[in-house]
Amino acid sequence: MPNAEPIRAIAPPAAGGKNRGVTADVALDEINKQIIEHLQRDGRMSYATLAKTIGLSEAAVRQRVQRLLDGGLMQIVAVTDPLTLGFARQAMVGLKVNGDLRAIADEIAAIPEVDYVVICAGGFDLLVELVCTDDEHLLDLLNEKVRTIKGVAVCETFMYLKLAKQTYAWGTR
Amino acid sequence: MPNAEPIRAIAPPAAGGKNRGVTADVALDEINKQIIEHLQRDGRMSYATLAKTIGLSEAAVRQRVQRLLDGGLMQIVAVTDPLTLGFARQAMVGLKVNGDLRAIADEIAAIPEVDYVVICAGGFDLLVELVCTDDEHLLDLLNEKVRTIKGVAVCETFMYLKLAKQTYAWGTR
DNA sequence: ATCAACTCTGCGATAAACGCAGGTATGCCG
DNA sequence: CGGCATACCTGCGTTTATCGCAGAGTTGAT
Repeated sequence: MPNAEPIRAIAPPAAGGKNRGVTADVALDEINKQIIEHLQRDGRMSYATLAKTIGLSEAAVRQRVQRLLDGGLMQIVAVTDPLTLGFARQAMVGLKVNGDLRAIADEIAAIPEVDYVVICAGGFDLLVELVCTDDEHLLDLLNEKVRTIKGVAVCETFMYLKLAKQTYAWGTR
Repeated sequence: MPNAEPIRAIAPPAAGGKNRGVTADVALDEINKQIIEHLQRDGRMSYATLAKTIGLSEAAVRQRVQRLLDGGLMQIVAVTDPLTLGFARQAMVGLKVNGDLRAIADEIAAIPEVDYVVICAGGFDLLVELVCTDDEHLLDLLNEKVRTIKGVAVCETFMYLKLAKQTYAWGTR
């Protein structure tokens, strides 16, 4: 099992059957969008000030935020840049694969050093971001964990040199 | 100016001269690493419990967190998946460019719809993540804002189909 | 030895979070 | 239509955390 849940809304379609009370079924109304938008800028904003700016009681806002978090629709975390912190060798890996895309994506997602996996259309089927301690570690990972996965046909690595921008406040549209 | 600062540690090398008190010069000792590690899992953890688990006074932890935030070494934000939220058409764009990599990266970083820019080695010089409302928006962006930038030679787009993993708790190594 | 800079602790005043009881609106069904 | 369940909100008293500051301990330079 991966050490962190992917963010997903509503219940996953593949989960089949009734999805009452199983996982997230949180409505994304205007108020929740406003909450998310504010917390995208400051994740530690107090429920009280959040309530004031939105125009709701503190308890209501608290309940909504809790629901968004519990439902896995949003998570509030500290983000850093491992590269400039001097802790990691990062790389994006583009993969072309044969077989079940979802299954392979899940298999790769289970690797702890992988922090980002996206299934996409275009020259690559999968884009995978790796966070390693050094080049040796990266080499190990590619050689032992990634390229050995059944169905992986092409594996192209883009080593990170510098992170130029990283934002999470894209709003809610 | 971009609407969000990139995360960077210490003062940027290009800033030249004395960097006393200008921007971040926060030491990344073991205590700060512990703080970051905890906040990577729960960004709203109280200073009090943080202090208890680390073994420092509440005030000291508060001061350190504030410093990490002010120095831009860490930010605490709500993260969501725009794709499963149904709000956005996301894509990664690989660019090959001629000329000053840093300058072009900054120019692209200034586009609001761009949430991630990384300078890298390999088949692409730049990897850029775009968050759009729909295909029309994406097309507009590529056509008017990205491909028009001087020095952009190749522009390959990977449209996101599904986000399979997204983690920020890679620890501090 | 002295001083400045830095980081920690301790603590009182203030503010926020928590939990719960109760109100209101909506929708379902006999 | 009344009765009832559900979902969401408000108000408020209690508990807990945050804030700001004064002072102590360390380190390093002069």
